[in-house]
Amino acid sequence: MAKNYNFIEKLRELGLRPTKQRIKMCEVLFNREKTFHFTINDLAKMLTEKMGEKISLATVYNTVHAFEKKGYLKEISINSDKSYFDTNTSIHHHFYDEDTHELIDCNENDVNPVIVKKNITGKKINSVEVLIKVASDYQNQK
Amino acid sequence: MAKNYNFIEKLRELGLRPTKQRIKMCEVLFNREKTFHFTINDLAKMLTEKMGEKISLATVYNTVHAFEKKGYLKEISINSDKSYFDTNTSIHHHFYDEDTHELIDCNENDVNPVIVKKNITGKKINSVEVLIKVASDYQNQK
DNA sequence: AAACTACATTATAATTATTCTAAACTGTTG
DNA sequence: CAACAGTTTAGAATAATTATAATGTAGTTT
Repeated sequence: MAKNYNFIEKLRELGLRPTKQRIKMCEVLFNREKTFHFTINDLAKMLTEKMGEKISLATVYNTVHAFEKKGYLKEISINSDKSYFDTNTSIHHHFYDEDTHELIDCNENDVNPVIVKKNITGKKINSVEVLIKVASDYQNQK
Repeated sequence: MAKNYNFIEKLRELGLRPTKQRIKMCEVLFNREKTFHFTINDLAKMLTEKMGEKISLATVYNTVHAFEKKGYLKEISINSDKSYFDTNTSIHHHFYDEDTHELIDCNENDVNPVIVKKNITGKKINSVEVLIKVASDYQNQK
């Protein structure tokens, strides 16, 4: 979504009613320079703060999934008890800090392009994602 | 773990008492030619069948995590409501079939080696995993 | 082999993330 | 502004996983 305040228009274009919850979510998610990684809980907390009133968790789930379906958010494959989402929907890879449970984008040039030479017959490749798990040097045991 | 029936010895070497539940788990998991992908539930079901008596879910969780800590199982990074494990603990990548929710190993040569050129400072790379999500050609929308 | 001890297993309760439900609410259209 | 369809909401329901506390068992000591 664009770097402006016309989220009402944007939402309409997506066929989503511009409710105040959704507009606030757009502001929090898409009014940024850098890409943003979050869990539903992170986001719900931020929203409740920024709005000064509580937003229902169910709404956050609904809206995040709506944005995902429309292609404005991407879910990231990590094996965690929670789901992580990313405002950067382009193809890119991630570092996952096992100490802090933080996600960090790989820069384009940090990882050479991944070449898949052979695919499963009859299937189409939807995505190719690299996850690089890192941790402090002096904490070797998981 | 090796392709033999000496799981009692193996377990002792790991510092794990060879209980009948653990021995059965070894037989189910490690008496295979091909690598094996599973969720806790899959495994619990198989075990209950093979043993003719019920095995507690808690035991399956405990033991799977014990094996993982010892390096005989690997958890695979997929964002799913369940955790997937793999008896192949070497570095290798996966296809994930979004239709069937099945995991399939990549062969060594199916994917070119992933080169990480720049890492986060102060951190050590623990793993680099590629996940290739595939689906039927005629079912494009997730 | 009886007794002891530390670790394992178990059923069940607790916890956590996520989805469902049904009622109340609110954009939108006419 | 009335009516409708889509939204939000609190709370219930579900599902995966972890914690608990009692009972059981492997391994060691006697």
